[in-house]
Amino acid sequence: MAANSRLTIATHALAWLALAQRRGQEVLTSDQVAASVNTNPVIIRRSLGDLRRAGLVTVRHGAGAGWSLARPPEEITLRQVYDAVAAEPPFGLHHTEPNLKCPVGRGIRPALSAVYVRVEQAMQQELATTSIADVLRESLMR
Amino acid sequence: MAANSRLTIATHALAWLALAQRRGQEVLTSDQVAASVNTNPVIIRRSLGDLRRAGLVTVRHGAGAGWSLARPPEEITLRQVYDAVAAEPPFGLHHTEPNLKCPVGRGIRPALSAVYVRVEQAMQQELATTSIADVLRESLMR
DNA sequence: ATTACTGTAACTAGAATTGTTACACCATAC
DNA sequence: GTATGGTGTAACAATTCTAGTTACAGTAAT
Repeated sequence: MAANSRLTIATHALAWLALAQRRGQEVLTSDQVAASVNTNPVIIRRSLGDLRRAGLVTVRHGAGAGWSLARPPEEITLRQVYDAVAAEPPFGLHHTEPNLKCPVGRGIRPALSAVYVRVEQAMQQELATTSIADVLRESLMR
Repeated sequence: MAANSRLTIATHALAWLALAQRRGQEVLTSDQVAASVNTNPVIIRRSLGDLRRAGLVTVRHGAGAGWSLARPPEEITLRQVYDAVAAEPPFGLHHTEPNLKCPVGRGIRPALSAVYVRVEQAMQQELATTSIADVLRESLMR
């Protein structure tokens, strides 16, 4: 059960909120979102909690509580969602420190770190080209 | 122990092979590579095995055995290494099938798949811009 | 006050990665 | 041919991550 579906879950929740909003339902409970994603409401609350901390959704407490988008779906990009859910970066360095007596072992970590930073930036740039509105539109097309 | 260091380990091994080759040592054993990476020789044999299957290194068996680069380090890119070690893709879809009665649940998987394909392509394009020779040069600079 | 839902802790289950031991197999050199 | 040194791989332990689940205190509308 170890594939990273956090970005998927969060994006699904946001798209569903966007559609509900368009249909005039201004808030959804975690139960209602969980029914579409087909998972446990706690998973949704955790995910929406990340998005709330990033300012992408708002929550209402008390009776009649629930979640809404904090801004129009056109202005929420998957890059913002990616940053909000803070999944692990795709590549990690050595678990144990390499042999510093070896010239490669000494210099490879900063060298690879620089590469990995560029790779993550490339990912983020690509994610920035797609909005929740785009995802919703593509989803409804199928 | 769950961060993905496969690309790091493989790249380190290749850079070390490249340097050894430059110094006139045409083959290295998995023990010698493991001494620089500071890990178990079996990890290195597994990693170099992946690279061998991808045609990036060659192996010699029997007495005097060991590993060599199959081509010049300038012609081995990190994209080839990434493809060879076949780590998990950065994003996964839902673990459980979404609710197909929901319009979002019905269409979101193909919509997100298309996004994730583009993201992985962006990653691969960026990885293709760096060769083992580049990594070795950067490492020796530090 | 009641009510309905959020926020979060605590725990289980499953999977992936790394590390480790062990050993069969192989090709080279003598 | 035989000894030798290293590969290839299976099997297993330890660690860590994700997802899922239950439970319950906190909170704000009505």
